[in-house]
This record gives sequence, structure tokens and C-alpha cells, in this order.
Amino acid sequence: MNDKDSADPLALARDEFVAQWGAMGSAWGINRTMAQIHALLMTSDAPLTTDDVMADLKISRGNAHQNLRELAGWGLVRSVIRKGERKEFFEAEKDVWRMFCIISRERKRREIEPALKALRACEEQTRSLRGDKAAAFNRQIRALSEFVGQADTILDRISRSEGSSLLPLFLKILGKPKN
Amino acid sequence: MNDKDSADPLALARDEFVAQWGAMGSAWGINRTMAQIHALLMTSDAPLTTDDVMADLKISRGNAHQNLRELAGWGLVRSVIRKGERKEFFEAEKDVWRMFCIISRERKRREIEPALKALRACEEQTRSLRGDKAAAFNRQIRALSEFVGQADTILDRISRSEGSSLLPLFLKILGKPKN
DNA sequence: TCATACTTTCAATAAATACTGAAAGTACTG
DNA sequence: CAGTACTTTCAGTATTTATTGAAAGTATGA
Repeated sequence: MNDKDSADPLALARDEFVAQWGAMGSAWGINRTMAQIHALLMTSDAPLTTDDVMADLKISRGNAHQNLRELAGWGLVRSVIRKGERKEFFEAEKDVWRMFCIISRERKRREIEPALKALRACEEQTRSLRGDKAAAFNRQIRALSEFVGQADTILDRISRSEGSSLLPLFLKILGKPKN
Repeated sequence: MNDKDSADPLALARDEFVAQWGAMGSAWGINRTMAQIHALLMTSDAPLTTDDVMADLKISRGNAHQNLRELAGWGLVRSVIRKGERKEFFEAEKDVWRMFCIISRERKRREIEPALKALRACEEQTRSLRGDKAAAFNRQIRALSEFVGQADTILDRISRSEGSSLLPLFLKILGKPKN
């Protein structure tokens, strides 16, 4: 039997998931292929090689390689070496909460922190300017940078926290909406 | 004096902010120009016309028009008509918390909900399949869809909540990290 | 040391996305 | 109704981003 029988409902569902995860990724600024590889590894019972990924997604070696490295750079995927095997295997972090923490930490580090730094510099540069326009501008930038700063801190603390019990806690705090 | 004197520190800071907001937007899957127009309007003391935006960002009419419409579609910008003026003016929502709520709601609606629907369909399609692999796949998809579902609910409740007092509350709950 | 198995790089190319500008459309105004 | 002011559309073009594939690089082991 073919490893990827097109009548196999599991394979079909998995393909669907891979496609969906890819689409979701690209909506959030993540390369589609990278997200697809991630989806593939997340739902694989065993680590895969570059060639497995190439074959499954029908992509080139360079592409598979580059995106696997990038996923490893994020910490979402790690490489596994098997005794007696020369090939490199890759496996994904499967725990959803840990995945979330990794993604939060990395986006924070790569995108939020530099933006926040720039916002704060911008605030500082306009703090002591005279005139209504300058004051209004400074106020707006300050509001933004305070907000981004708080969000950054919250993300940081959530992603450092131990269990995945925070989500239920937040749900409880927020309660049911009135309408 | 030129309206945009390149020695004017306010204008410089604003340009810097526009550029930074544009870069941040594109990292998060938002068209750079759209984010720049948003930044421009957020820090404008008066509503602007399409021509103002074109002039400030040095972009074409079509581009300015299209992105202003899209921002209006998000609800981040609204059009203003002035008595005796035939031109259409645009102003941005300036309240940072409300901005956050709008963005949350829209991204939830446009990206999270469809993904969640697909995840749940995928879970359902594999729920009763036999075999270890199918069971493991189904478990993983279920974990993901539950997580995304909870996040979705939290985002929903936050963005429906009244004040902007939630962030400080969360900060308090999360407390100081141990390390 | 050579042959083999595998990984990495990167210039060329393809695909996706964003932008332009001019023409067509619409709505005021006198 | 004609002229003007403004808005909208969209085919063509430019830019950016992703992908390929082949060549170069590296490690293994006979």
C-alpha cells in the first residue's frame, strides 16, 4: 500500500490540516511553507528527514532545508540523530502550551522588543518639544508605547509561567459576557 | 515654512514612527502601506484627505485610496465629511485600547474563526478512525483546537470588555516572575 | 585516501503581492 | 444641463518574497 493513499481518510485529514495551518501562518506573517512543515512534524508519530518533508509537501531540497533550519531557530523543531543513521531527523514540539510559549517569546524578542525600543526613542525625542501638536503627538506615542510595553510584559510572564492552567484561569476571571 | 521641514524634529520623529509602525505591521501580516497610513492618521491632529496621505507618504492615488478603504473596513479609520467641503476626510481611532479591541475582533473574525472551524472539522473527521496513528493525530488536533478555541474566547471577552483596566489586572495576577 | 551519503549554499527563476496612473464613474454646483 | 471636483477601478508594472536545483561543502567509514 502506498504510504499516502489518497483514499486514506487520515492522510486526507492531515493534508487538510497542513494546508490550513499554512494558510493561518501566512495570515500572521509566517512563511507558508514553514508553517506547513511545522504542521507536518506536529502530526507525525516519528521524526522525519529532509527527504520525507520534500516528498510529502512536494518541495525542493533547498526549500525544505531552509525552512527546517528556521523552525529549529525558533525552537519549534529539534533535530534528532539516530544511532547508526547518517541522516538528520527532525521532530516538533508537540505540547500546545509549550508551542505557544515558544512562539510568544520569539515574536516578543524579534518584533515587539525592537518596535518598543523605537517607540520609546520616539517618545523621548518629542518629550520636551514645545507646541500643541508636539504635545499631542508625544501623548499618543506614550499611550502606544505604554500599551505595547504592558502587553510585552504580560506575554513575557505568561510564557515563563509553568503550567497551561492560565487559560482556564483567564476564562474564569473574564466570566461570561453579558450579551 | 514648508509644511514638512526636514529640520523639524517633530516631523522627523513622526516619519520615524510611521516607518516603524509600517515595519511592525508587515511582520504581522499587514500591508506596510496600510500600517503607515494608520500611523499617519493616528498621529494627525486633524483628519486628512486622500491627497494629504498621497503627499505625505509619496504614494499614488490608487494606493492611498485602496488602503484607506481597507482601514475603514477594519473600523480603524472613519471618514469625515465637513460642511461646505466636497473632499472626504479620514480620521483614525486614537484610543489605544479601542484600537486593540478592534484589531482583536477583526483578526478573530477573519483568521481565527475560519481556522478553528477547519480544525474542528478535521478533528471530527478523524475522531472515529481506528489505529494508533489516527488516535494520536486526533489527540493532537483536539489539543490544538481546544487551545485555539480558548484563546479565541479570551480574545472575544477581552475585546468586549469595557475599560482598559484589564491589562493592569492581568499584570497583577501574573505577578513578578521568580527569576 | 577515496567513495559515498548527506548537508548547505546561493544565483537564477518563479510566484505572490503591492503600486501606479490614467480612464471611467459619480456627485455636486451654478 | 455642463462643468468641475472628487472617487473608484483596474490592467499593467514594479517590487518583494519564496523556491528551485545544481554545485560546493562536510562528515563517515571502508
